[in-house]
Amino acid sequence: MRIGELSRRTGVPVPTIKYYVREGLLPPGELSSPNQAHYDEVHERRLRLIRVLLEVGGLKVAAIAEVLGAIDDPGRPLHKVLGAAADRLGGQGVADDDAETATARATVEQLIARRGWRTHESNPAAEDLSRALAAMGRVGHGASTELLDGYADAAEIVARADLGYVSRRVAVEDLVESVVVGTVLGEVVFNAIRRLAHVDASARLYGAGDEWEGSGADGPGEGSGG
Amino acid sequence: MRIGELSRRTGVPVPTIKYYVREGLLPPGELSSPNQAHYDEVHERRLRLIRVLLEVGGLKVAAIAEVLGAIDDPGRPLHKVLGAAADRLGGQGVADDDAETATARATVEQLIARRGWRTHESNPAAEDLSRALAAMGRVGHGASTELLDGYADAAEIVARADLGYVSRRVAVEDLVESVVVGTVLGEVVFNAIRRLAHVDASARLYGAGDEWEGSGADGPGEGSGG
DNA sequence: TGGGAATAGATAGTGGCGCTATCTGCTATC
DNA sequence: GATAGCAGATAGCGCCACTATCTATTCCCA
Repeated sequence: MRIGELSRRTGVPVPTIKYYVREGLLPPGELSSPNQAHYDEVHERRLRLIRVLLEVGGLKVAAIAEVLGAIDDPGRPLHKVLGAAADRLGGQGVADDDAETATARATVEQLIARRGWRTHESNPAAEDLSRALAAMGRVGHGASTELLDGYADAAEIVARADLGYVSRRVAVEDLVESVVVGTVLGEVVFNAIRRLAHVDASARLYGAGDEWEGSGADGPGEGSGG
Repeated sequence: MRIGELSRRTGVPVPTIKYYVREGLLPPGELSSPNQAHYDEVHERRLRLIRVLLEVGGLKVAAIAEVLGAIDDPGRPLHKVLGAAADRLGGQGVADDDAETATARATVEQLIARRGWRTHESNPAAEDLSRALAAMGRVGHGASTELLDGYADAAEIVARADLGYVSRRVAVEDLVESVVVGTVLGEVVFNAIRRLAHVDASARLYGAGDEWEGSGADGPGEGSGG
């Protein structure tokens, strides 16, 4: 197909497709003449993946380029692929080395030891976790051990579910892509489910049909406080 | 204190503080003369909260303004506060009404019914979830019922942990802020823990010390590269 | 009491990012 | 042969989170 049809099928404007090619997200079409190129279903599939990673996953274009490059390179270790995808907290803020950060790092180390998790501290997720915990401490809402252990219990369940999901797709050619989608979109999916569960849990605990009603809430009827 | 000291204490540049005041994130200082204002610990605390929400939570300035406005207005229902915080997926993409979206919506409805969750479909999290599931389907990696149920199990654990965390802070004046911090930063914290658990789970399953090795992985020793 | 430093408030500019518009010369198709 | 579409290149746009600069005023220490 030509670029116009690719655009029509995916809903992505032609200039945007060209932009993605320029940025290395999408391989160029196969040239049949100096100004004619053909695209196939691989391009279409890749383009859909790009859009989903961008719009739903919230990845930046540069991160997507890295991730896709890694998907196409079977020799690359997977943690590098996911490292590129871990963009939300990843490379933006340099960790300030204050007391909170040191405490948080120790907390993370203890958590990993307590769970018996097999991971080295080189894992960037550990650093991200330290940063987030330090931030919570800095605003006076430090996480308790109970909270962390609750999260860890839940995370183990999620990890098992994810592994089961991936192992069920035995098509090896899809494996890496499946892991990426599962990790990036799975995060979004889980976060939404978590918000759903919040509503239910607070409804059960506090009886009200609404959410955790804050101090002085005047009920579900939109009172004076608009 | 004056703005310079506020800046020094928090590490936020003076022009940025002024910008936050302009944007309604931070209340202006108390004027003692036409060009002198005093700031106190409330400002300092608020400023730290803004930065954490921005840098770690990934919220946009406009979303933070809404959230903080709601924190300061005790009459506002809490789900509105959290709605403003649900910015990652929230108001950006209008749901395209294709077949995938319809399927996803039905899946979400079934999930909520299956769990017996007390939530109405007006909950924006449900719509976010539908969108994410539709996206996964669109790229050929649809989520299975098992995966969703696994996520739901985990989400219930997280919700219980969060509720316990909040209920332990009985200081009512902090309650809403605590919920916001717990929801926004808790998400970041959980996602990091999830990534940690992934590494452990795959190490356990596949034996290799590394992560899920992708297609054609030839062992932990970085072989010929595919 | 003088003077450099800091301040409030206003306006304009910056850099990054994800596109989007336009242009040139060419090609497919009817 | 006319019209539409195309590749590749360059420039511009809109949003966002700041950042720089300016004026008039006030602080504060010598």
